[in-house]
Amino acid sequence: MGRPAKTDVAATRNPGRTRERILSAALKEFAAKGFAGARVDAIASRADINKRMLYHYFGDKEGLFKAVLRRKISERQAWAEASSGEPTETLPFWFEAACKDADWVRMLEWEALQNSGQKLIDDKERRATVARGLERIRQRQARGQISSEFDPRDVMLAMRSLTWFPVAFPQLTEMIMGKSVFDPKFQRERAAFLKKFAVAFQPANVQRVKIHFAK
Amino acid sequence: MGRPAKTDVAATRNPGRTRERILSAALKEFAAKGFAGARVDAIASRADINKRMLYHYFGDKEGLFKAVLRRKISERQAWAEASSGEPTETLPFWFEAACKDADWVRMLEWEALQNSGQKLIDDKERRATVARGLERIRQRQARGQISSEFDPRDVMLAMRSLTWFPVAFPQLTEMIMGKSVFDPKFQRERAAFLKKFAVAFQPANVQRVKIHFAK
DNA sequence: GCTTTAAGTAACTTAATGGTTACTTAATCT
DNA sequence: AGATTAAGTAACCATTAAGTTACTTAAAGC
Repeated sequence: MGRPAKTDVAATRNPGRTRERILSAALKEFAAKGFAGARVDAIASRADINKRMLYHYFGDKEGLFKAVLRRKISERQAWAEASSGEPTETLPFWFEAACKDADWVRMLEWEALQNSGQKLIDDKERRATVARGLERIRQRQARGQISSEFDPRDVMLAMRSLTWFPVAFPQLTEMIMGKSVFDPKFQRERAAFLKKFAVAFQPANVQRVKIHFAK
Repeated sequence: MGRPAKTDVAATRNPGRTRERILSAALKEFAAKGFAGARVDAIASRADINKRMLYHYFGDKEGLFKAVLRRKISERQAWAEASSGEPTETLPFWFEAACKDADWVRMLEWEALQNSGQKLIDDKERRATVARGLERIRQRQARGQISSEFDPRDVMLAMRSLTWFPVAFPQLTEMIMGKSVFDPKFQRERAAFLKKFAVAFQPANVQRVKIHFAK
């Protein structure tokens, strides 16, 4: 029961590079097809590595999926801190970020659909990031940039909704807007709308000033 | 190559009922697991019909998926017409509708993730429904219920975003709000927020009146 | 330099799963 | 009433795809 096993091994080895190749190929495959739809063989050939290595590094398909998510999460985490200021700035900013990294939105969408109430990957870290985000909103409320009429959590959810929905539902967006989400023209126009609409989050007196300026 | 085929056929036949059972079982399975994740055998046993019937009526798995979507679309279509009036009423209304029919939101979410720019199922009818929705928004703008500052399409997309996002991303919602999307308490509170927030869509003078009343 | 460890390869196995074959029988049509 | 059609059943099959086995060889440790 011996196997042939005469090999044309790649001249040099490079565990780091192999791991990296697998992860980035897996992100593409999972973002495109989801967990159930993704094919391990497709990931392997996309990464141009032997399928066996994938099991070597990540145990199984699910382990790989989790690793991909985890990596993206930590990547985004650092990124998330980089925003502050007026809603008229942050809304377009987050919208553009979602457009640029649609794979990230899609990964969370797959997560949303797959997961039925179990514990999430990196739950703790993610909650901590959310908590820091809420804190920043509170600060902006204190500074008068955001209305104190609203619960910070409501504000965060509303902002996420407005900025991510078009990327999460590109087919509905295209139907409503008549343009692809990835059309630069749509992105510019939507950013402009969000900038205008963002006054909804500001305190009433600031709103009135803005409205008077505008007229 | 004969098969045994001694059968315990159900006493009565009922094509309509069988079709219906398959469709409703398939909706549950597809909404829960998506196209790739759904199992034809699971649908058959859930519907308590022979798997063969599923192929008899719908050709193949994809045909069944399309049939399920199509059915839900026409169901929702009629429903969609039933809304009009102030944004302070429609936003909570649509949010509650999304919560009640999470399967529908999930189906569109699966569609969003699967579909990469190909033609959609029932594309024409859906666009027509969107067009009618936009027309209703224009009417409300004319009546002064919605600000004419905004493009109706921007308004529709923003409203969809605000009302559907929590159902589409329950895990993020739970992280931000600390409550499950399906917790009645969350639903009440969110409806209240949306009602308050809806003034953002109203004309500036109406907003000012509301703000003065509130204070 | 020699041993051990870990990266790498190719072929293989096995369970799951979409779809089919071959048949039976209730309902419908003429 | 007899023929035809369509609903229904059970067993089967082919393929796909996750995961393994059995091996090779480059690099790290001593």
